Amino acid sequence: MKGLSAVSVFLGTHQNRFDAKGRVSIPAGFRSVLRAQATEGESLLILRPSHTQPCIEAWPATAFARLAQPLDQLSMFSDEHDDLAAALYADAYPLDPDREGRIILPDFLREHAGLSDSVTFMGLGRIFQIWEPAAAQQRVAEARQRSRRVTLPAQKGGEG
Amino acid sequence: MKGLSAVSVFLGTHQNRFDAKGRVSIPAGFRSVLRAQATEGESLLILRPSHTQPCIEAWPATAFARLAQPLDQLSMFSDEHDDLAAALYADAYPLDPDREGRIILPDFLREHAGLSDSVTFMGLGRIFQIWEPAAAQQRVAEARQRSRRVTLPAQKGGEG
DNA sequence: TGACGTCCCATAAAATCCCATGATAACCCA
DNA sequence: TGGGTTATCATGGGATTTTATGGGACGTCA
Repeated sequence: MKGLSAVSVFLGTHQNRFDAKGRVSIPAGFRSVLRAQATEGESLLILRPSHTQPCIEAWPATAFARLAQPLDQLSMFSDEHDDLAAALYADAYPLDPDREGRIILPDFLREHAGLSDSVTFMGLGRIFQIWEPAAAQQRVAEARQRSRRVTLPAQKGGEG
Repeated sequence: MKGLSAVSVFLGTHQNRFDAKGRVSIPAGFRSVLRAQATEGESLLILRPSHTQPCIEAWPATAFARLAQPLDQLSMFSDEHDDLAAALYADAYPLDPDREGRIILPDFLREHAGLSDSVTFMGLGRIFQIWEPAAAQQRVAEARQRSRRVTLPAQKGGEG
C-alpha cells in the first residue's frame, strides 16, 4: 500500500465537511486501517458516544470485540453483567461506509458531539474519535498539558 | 565499505529544497536508516511537531512504537490513557516517501517549523528533526554550548 | 407516498507514479 | 595515482490515480 495507508493504527487528525445529504468522508488513511481490522460478517466500524467527552468514539470491529471481552468473565444474569452490557452496547451504533467511504451520523451522535458543518477525525491508536473541530483543538491542548505531568514510567533498557 | 548507508542511526545534517510541488527529498542516508527500521504494515516514518522546539520530529516506525509503549500499560478508558493517546497520536502524521524518496509535509507541520523554501534534516541518532535552516544552525550552536556543561553518564552495554 | 439511505456517476484538487536530467560521488582499471 | 566510467542523488515535470465532495436515480420500509 502507498501513502498514508500503510498503517495499522489511527494517527493524526483530519478535518472533513458534511455534504448536503449529511455525509462525511472518513479520512482515507483511517479507512484502510478499518479495512485491515475488519471482521468478516461484522460492520466495518462501531460508533458510540464517549462517556467522558463530547465526542464520538469509532471502533473497528476487532477492537470493539476486545473491549467487550470483560463481559465474559462476569456471570451471565449478574447485575454487573447487565450494567456493563448496557453501557457497552445500548448506545453503540454499527455502521458501514458507502462506496466512497462516507458515513451518515445518526442524530443522537451528532448532538452528543455538538457537530455542525465540519468534523475532526482524531486518531488515537486503536480507535479514533469524531469531534467538533474547535472542541478537538481544545481537547488536544488539554491532553498535552495533562500528559506532561503524567510522566511515563521510565522505559526499561534506556528506551533504545 | 558502504559509507553512511551501513549505519543504523541518523547522523549528520543535510539541507534540501522544496520543489514546485512541495516535495523534499529525505537525505539518502536517512532513507536507508528508515528502511532498516521499517516495520511491515506500518508507514515508513511518523512525523510530529516537537513540543519543545520549532521543528518536526521524524520517527521510524519501530522507535515510534516504543515511544507509545507505555500506553499499553494503562487501562483503556483511564484518563491517563486517553490523555496520553491524544498527546501522542493526535498530531502524529504517518507517511511514506514517493519512489524517489521525497515527502510532502502537511501545512500544520510546515507552519510549526516555520519552513519556507529549504529544510535542514538533523540527525539525532534514533530520530531526526526537520528544521528551517537558520533555526537549525542556531539550535546546534546552543546545543553545543549547553552540552559543554553536561557530563555523559557512564554507558551500560547494549545497543537497541 | 415519502423520507431516507444507497447505488452510481461526475469533478476538482491533491497525491503519486514514472520518466528524465544535471551534478556529484563512488568505482574501476591501467 | 590519474582519469574516465558508473551509480547515486537531488530535483523537475507530465500523466495517472486517489480523495473529498456533489448530486441524480432507485430502492426500501414504514
